[in-house]
Amino acid sequence: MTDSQGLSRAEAAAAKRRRLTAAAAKVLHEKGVERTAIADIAQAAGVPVGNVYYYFKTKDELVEAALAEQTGHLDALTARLGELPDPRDRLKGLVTAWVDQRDTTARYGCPTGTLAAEIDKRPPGGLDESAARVVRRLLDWAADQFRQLGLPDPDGQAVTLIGAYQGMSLLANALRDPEIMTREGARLLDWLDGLPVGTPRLR
Amino acid sequence: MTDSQGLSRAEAAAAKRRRLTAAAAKVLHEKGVERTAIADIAQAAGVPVGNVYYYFKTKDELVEAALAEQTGHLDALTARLGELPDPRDRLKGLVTAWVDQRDTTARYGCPTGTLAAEIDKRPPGGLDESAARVVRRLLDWAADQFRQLGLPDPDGQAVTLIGAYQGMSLLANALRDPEIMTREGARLLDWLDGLPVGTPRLR
Amino acid sequence: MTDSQGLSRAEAAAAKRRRLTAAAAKVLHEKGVERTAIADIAQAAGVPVGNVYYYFKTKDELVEAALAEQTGHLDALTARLGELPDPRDRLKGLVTAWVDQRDTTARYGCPTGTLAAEIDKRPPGGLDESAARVVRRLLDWAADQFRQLGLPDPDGQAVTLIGAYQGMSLLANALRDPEIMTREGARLLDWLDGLPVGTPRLR
Amino acid sequence: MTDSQGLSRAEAAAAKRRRLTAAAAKVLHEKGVERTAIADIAQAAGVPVGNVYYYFKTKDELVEAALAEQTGHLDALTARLGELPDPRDRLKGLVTAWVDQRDTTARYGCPTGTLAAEIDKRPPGGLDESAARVVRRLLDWAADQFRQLGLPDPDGQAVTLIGAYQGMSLLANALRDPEIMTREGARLLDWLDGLPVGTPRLR
DNA sequence: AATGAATGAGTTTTCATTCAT
DNA sequence: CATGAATGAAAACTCATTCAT
Repeated sequence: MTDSQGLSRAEAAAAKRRRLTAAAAKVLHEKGVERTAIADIAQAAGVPVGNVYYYFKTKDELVEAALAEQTGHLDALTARLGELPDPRDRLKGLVTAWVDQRDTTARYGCPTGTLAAEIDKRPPGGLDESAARVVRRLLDWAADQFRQLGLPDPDGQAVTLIGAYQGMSLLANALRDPEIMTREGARLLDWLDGLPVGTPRLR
Repeated sequence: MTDSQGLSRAEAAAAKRRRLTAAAAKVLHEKGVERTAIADIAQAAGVPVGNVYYYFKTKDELVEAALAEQTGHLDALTARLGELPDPRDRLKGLVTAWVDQRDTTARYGCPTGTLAAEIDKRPPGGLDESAARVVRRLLDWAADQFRQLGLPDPDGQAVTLIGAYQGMSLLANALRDPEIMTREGARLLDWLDGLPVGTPRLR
Repeated sequence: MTDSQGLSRAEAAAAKRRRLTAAAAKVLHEKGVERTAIADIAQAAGVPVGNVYYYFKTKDELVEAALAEQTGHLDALTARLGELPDPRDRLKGLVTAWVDQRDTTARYGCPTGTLAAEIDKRPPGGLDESAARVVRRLLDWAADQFRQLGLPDPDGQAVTLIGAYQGMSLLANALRDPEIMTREGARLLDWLDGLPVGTPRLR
Repeated sequence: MTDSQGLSRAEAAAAKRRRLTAAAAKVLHEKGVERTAIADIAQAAGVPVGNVYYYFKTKDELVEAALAEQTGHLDALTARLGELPDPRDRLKGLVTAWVDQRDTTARYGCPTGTLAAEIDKRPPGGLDESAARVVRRLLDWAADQFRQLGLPDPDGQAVTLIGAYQGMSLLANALRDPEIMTREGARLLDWLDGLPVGTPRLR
């Protein structure tokens, strides 16, 4: 059974879910969780309001979907970076990706960071852990690279790196100044370049 | 003319305003701007809701008051630190103060950072600039210290330092782990210690 | 797909909207814009308050709907009068319709006039023009009849006629005396009868 | 006992009351009864809010005071007109006074008419009668002049004249067009001029 | 599965009036 | 008498969620 677009019902449903997820990620980033009405997401996805609840039982589930979307973006990025042979280059590629997003970040903040901060204020219920998970995913990947570089305390280094990103994003956003991303990005690249090579580990 | 507490009418009013401001700062930090109802602040201050509007015409003004309260705290801190003769020690004192707040920060985030992030999502209107101003105040103070140390690019150093604080606060909050504050704080102290002495400037 | 009343979903919604519009027109006329709460209109229409906002986004939109309702009534009346061959008779029919409403008018004033007067005090925003439009519609129709009678200055005559109506309505209302409508109505009929016949124009 | 301005206490109080009355008349005319807060009137009069209630027990009393102020203006005007020997000239002087006010009227409507219309929507309680009284005062004066001209049905003529004024004011206000006042005023003057001289009565 | 409509609790804000000094 | 402050009852509007087809 296919519709006019040649999609089966299940496929159409999946496509709608994806559209809603993408819309949620975008709108929640731009307007914030509390200021976003379900109707906003529905409209951005071109889905009637009532229908949203077929795919997501609560607003929280939409937030969770947005977090999942971010995880997806992150995975895609790290997969691409994974093709680079040198872990240092992979880390530098991450930083470069951040700087490339400077305008969006200066306008709306880091998608993950702002979401995590807002989720923290919501009544508890799974979302906290979901936000933590995305953050941890990023930390873990970075720690992995530092580890492969053979550096001591890779987890600490990861916290430093990701923390620097979150901090510069927040400042860039608060001051509405993308150049903060550029300058701090350059500093991070320098720092990564200057790191000694320990006993590199195989991946 | 004084009441039983020995306060004049005007003094009592000023005290109430201060109570409301303090309550606003506290509750807005803990629950976030959007999840805080005026009634929450009123209750925390022991003031009937309607009366709040005698002191603050809008919710935004309460947010602004909370920002002013933070500026006050910051000024008190920097004043205290200002008594230290060495700018490096002053910066280290700042970091130590951050670490001392680790539990609150891990639970609710940096008061200024979370507020700034939320304000960014609100409809524009003065608040953006107010948030930016508090951030800038902190940046400027830090830059001043770096400058007095005779270091190059004091503004950039300040962004790095304050950014690190914002980032570690966000991570500590997202992961609900105060130890992140401890570890990153230690790293910052090391970093400050390792900074070369340029041509120190007189204050 | 029809419900027990034989109405489709869309028809039921349209019916509800009409019910709300009619209720708005009635209640706003009787209680005035400022003294009418949305809840009053909701109750008069038998609709829960929250639901009103599904049909009308703001109170102003309800006022606008009431104005549209008046335009509708006016159009229906002029359509009926339009079947009379003589423009003079059409104008006299209008006056007679006013007099027929004397009791309501003495109690609540002219629906359009009182609404227009109240709208004038509201913060600007489209409503002023809407009110002016209804007034102009009436003026234009009257001017058209005078023009067809071949009289000079048909616009001026229209202002005189409609002005007389507004004035007598206001006095009847202020003095709570419907007989004012009767007497002034009779005078207007005399005046219309006494108007010379100019060079009648074809419609 | 006099203050620095050389006013006795009673005089000062009376002056304040007058200031409040004048402020009430002005502000209520411009903003309408419902949209005027006591605080607005207090501010316009330069009187602290709490103090208003010493002079006027309720908002309604302020409205009443505004009506009394209008009566005062009317009396002053008719007194001035009373010096003219010919009743016809006195009526024409009244019309001229209306036209002179055309800009204010086009902006805010006839002070008495708009107030009367709003009062009609308020919960009953004396105000209705007060408004009616002002209207009647004007009607009676006009009727008197027509009577002195020896014309039949002076009361009806008065209703026609005052009604015309109320109507043209409402139209001028709704359409925001002062020229309506000018044109209708001219017509009324013509009408008065054309009235036959009956058997003039002595005043 | 899809969808327009319904619901009801919650939030900010305004204001007439009162009160304590 | 004067006055800043207090109070509590509205009122408009929003929205997550549910429901009836």
